[in-house]
Amino acid sequence: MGESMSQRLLINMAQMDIVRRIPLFAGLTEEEKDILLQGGGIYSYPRKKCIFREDDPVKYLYIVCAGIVQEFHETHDGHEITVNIYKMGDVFCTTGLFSKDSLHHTNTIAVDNAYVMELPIEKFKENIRKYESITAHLFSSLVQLIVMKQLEVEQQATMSSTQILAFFLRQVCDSYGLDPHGFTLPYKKSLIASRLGMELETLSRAIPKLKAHGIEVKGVHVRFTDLPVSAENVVRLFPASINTRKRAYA
Amino acid sequence: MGESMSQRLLINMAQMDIVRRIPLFAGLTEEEKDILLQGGGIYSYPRKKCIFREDDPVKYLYIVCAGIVQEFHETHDGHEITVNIYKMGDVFCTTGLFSKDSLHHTNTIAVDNAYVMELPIEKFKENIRKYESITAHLFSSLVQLIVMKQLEVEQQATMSSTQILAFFLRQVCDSYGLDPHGFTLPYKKSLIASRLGMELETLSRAIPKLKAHGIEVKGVHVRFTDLPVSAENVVRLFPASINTRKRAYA
DNA sequence: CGGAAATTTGAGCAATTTCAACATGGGTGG
DNA sequence: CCACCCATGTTGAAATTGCTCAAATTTCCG
Repeated sequence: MGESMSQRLLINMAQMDIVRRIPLFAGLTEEEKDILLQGGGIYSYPRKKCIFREDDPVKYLYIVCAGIVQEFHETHDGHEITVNIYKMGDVFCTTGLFSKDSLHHTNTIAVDNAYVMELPIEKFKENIRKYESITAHLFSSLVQLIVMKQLEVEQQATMSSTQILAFFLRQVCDSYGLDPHGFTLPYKKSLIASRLGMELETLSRAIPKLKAHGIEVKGVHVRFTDLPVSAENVVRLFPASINTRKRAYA
Repeated sequence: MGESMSQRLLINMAQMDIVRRIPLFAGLTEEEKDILLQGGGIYSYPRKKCIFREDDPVKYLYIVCAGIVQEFHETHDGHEITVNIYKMGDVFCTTGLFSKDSLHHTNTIAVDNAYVMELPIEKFKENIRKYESITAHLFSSLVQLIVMKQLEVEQQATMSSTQILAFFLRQVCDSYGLDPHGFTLPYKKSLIASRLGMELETLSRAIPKLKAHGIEVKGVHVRFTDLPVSAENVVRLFPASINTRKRAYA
């Protein structure tokens, strides 16, 4: 429980830059950001290292500076289900900020070597009050989460595993800003399966069926074959906008 | 689109009382509540009457004063999936308060004859800034929603329809404050099925299997047969507390 | 190159959906 | 008061889909 000694406090300018550019801080001056970041540090988490565990007290708000972070649950029967996957620039544990019991409800680990900024939660909560725009950003990011989770519920209830996978791949391509004409999967397939609530075998069998949905997957390489021929191949599925839903059923 | 003339503005003291006692307003003085309720009115919605539709602009925040309200999606293939069911004292469209596009993403109708208070959203948003405790309550209610939705995702992925139904019934009994030794279902079974993302037939077939989970259902009558013999039969599953999750897998 | 981890493939099984027929039941008009 | 009707729920049987377990491959790394 708690942090081990193996973490190192890092101060890396590039990583600080990323933190300062997250949507949560949009509209703030650099000075205001300084205040919000007071007491925060960037830590290195090696592959598989635990960041926090279920039932640990919530101490920090986290911002991914580099690498991939997995948030998951372990169910009674040893099944592991991935709640969320975070990448550079993502903020996590925003719900922890306002949870009644101030305990974590999930486990979180680094998938690969990751750098994570940790902001002490109490100080951050104090500061929030001073900056109204942060409150607004927090509200809308929570609403985004709700909309996405609802979409997930509906997809599980109404779509086949192949359709769910197809949607996920388009979303990944978009949110990472990858080239839809060909890119490499940023996650292991087993992680994707866990994220989508299906078995690895099911995912594996879904892959060949993706061709019918305009997606070709070979190993870790993905290519969308149904892209508009127009000059703009910017097929942006912006996170959880109303268009996300529309496109999910397109 | 918009409200038809058939709605009547009502002012009913008992209903006003309910509104004033919702958790969202906890900790406010009566005068402060007066200010927040300015411009709001209680409207009557007959059975099946639409309250708002997907893609309508968000104009109000809603509080159920009486009756039952269903929030749902219609998928491409004509499938209807219920996002949420609201009862007296529930607030809905809180996500609409902060959605980027300020459009509704769902449809909402009265299940039975319902009375709903509507608070103009702009005025409410202005007022929010003045009352810090409202902000805090709003945050925690959004977090609750996220936790519940995540639980839903996990249940769909890991539990059988019988288990899901069993959990739902205990939750209903609890949140309505009904007698676990015997109560009447507050919803039609088809609504429950839609809420749980299963077919009516599946629900129907799950009912006999509930006996193995300590629940007896005959028609619309429900009885829990595994209640603790202690004097306290208050089996409270408080909404979305950490215990809700624990109990879901008990 | 060897071994462990990750993925794919196969076969059988279990759960849910689908389609269709049948029961129930409450309310209405005669 | 009763017959009838429409909405609701139940039941049956076949078809799908995803899961489980097991074995065969492939990939990744040291």
